[in-house]
Amino acid sequence: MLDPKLLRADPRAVAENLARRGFVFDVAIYAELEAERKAVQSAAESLQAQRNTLSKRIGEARQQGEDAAELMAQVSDLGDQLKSRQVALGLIRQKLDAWLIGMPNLLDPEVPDGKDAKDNLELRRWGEPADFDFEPLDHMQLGERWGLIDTEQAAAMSGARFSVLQGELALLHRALTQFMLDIHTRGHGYQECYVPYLVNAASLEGTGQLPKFREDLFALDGEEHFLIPTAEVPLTNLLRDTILEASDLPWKKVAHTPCFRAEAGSYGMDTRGLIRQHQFEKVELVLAVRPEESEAALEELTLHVEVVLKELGLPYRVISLCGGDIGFAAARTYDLEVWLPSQKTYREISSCSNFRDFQARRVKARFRPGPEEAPQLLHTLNGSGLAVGRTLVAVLENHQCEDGSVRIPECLEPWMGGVTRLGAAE
RNA sequence: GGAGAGGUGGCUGAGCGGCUGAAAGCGCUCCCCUGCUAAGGGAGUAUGGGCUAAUACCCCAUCGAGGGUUCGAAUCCCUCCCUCUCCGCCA
Repeated sequence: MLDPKLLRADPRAVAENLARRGFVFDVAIYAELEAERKAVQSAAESLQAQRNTLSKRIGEARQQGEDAAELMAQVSDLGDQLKSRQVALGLIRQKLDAWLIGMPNLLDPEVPDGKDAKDNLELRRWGEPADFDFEPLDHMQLGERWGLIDTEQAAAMSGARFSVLQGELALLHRALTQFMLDIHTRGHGYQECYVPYLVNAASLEGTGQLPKFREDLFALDGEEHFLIPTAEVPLTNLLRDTILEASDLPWKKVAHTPCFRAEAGSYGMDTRGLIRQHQFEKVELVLAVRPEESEAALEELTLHVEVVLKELGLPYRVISLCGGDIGFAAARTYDLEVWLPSQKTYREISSCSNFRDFQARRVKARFRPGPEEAPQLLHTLNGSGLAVGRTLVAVLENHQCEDGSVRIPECLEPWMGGVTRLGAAE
């Protein structure tokens, strides 16, 4: 949520900023609503103040055995007026809240201009895509050849966009998550968390998935619960209604969870393979920092994620999302894209964002800068470190050999039970 | 799922229609005293909103959440949520 005070103080600047995302903010209508709110609110509050003092006087009069009938009549009259003002205020508040909750975050000045993915800005590349002297297979061809990946059985029990992994492929999948968790906990200082996979609507509002993106979610129980689309939701909600001490910062959490996405509106896209599934595993990093540190924290977070790709020997690039492509709640986002030989292109494998105080305001996540000082909103950030399914795809495709086997990166050795090569047996 | 008890400030815990934004204790901050330690004395210590140059006043709201009764609700009534105890069920 944006700062309502900023919206009042400088609505034009807000409108200009949001226009870079292609979002239209009607300043005039907002100003009108806001003026109405102000008038009705101060009227209601001064009536309340009057009522409070008169009621207090009734109590005092009673105690001294005086007759309070006249005072009571007065207050009763006030009460009716007050009621109508409060109803009016409630309605205006509702309208303003609905408006506010539907407004995306302000963009950082560094966010590149542009209207879609074509306008994203490449920041850097790492690694050299392998120069195969044979025609590289895609991950499905590799997996199916070994009989270790099966989308037909998954389709039979669940439908499209699900998959079954077996044997050494399932092992590799598990090894990847363990490897990622260990890097971030032992290497980067994140605390591991186990969290609920079912959350309520308020939690999803806190991170920005609701109310606007309901169609991307799987709902249960008549929409009382939703399957999490990312661990960002439960992790960020750990901060709900809390005031951290300065000594608790930076606050760094990591969780490995399944993620569930309806993928509405993506029909026809990536229908083959594991790239776009309704259910996938992800290791997610979430951090909360002091406002003045969030910019640096985004750089650091991105580096933490890059370590995983480097260790796995996967060529990637980092891009800065443009105004038209960046997510609703983010002020700035770096996507990490991994090289996929079968597609001869880079594909998203992680997204690292600075939300500034946008989510913090929604979940009321604050910290106390110093003793005796007033609480202040935190800045939240998160990044995938990484999407496990897509990492599996990237490992298979980038480390394949001419005989159709796949070399397992050395860093996974502790979890692979001696398996150093997939599909080498035949 | 059944029966009962309960949800009050950072914590413990009083209050059960007006004098209570909330006793008392603990904790924390500052000051005083004490040669050190221990003890002691005093002051302060919620959050959000409005107004504002102001993190100064003042005003409004908040005692799990939402409704209701009343001139007035932490206190009475209704609904919901959560916690605890016992029973049942269960990985």
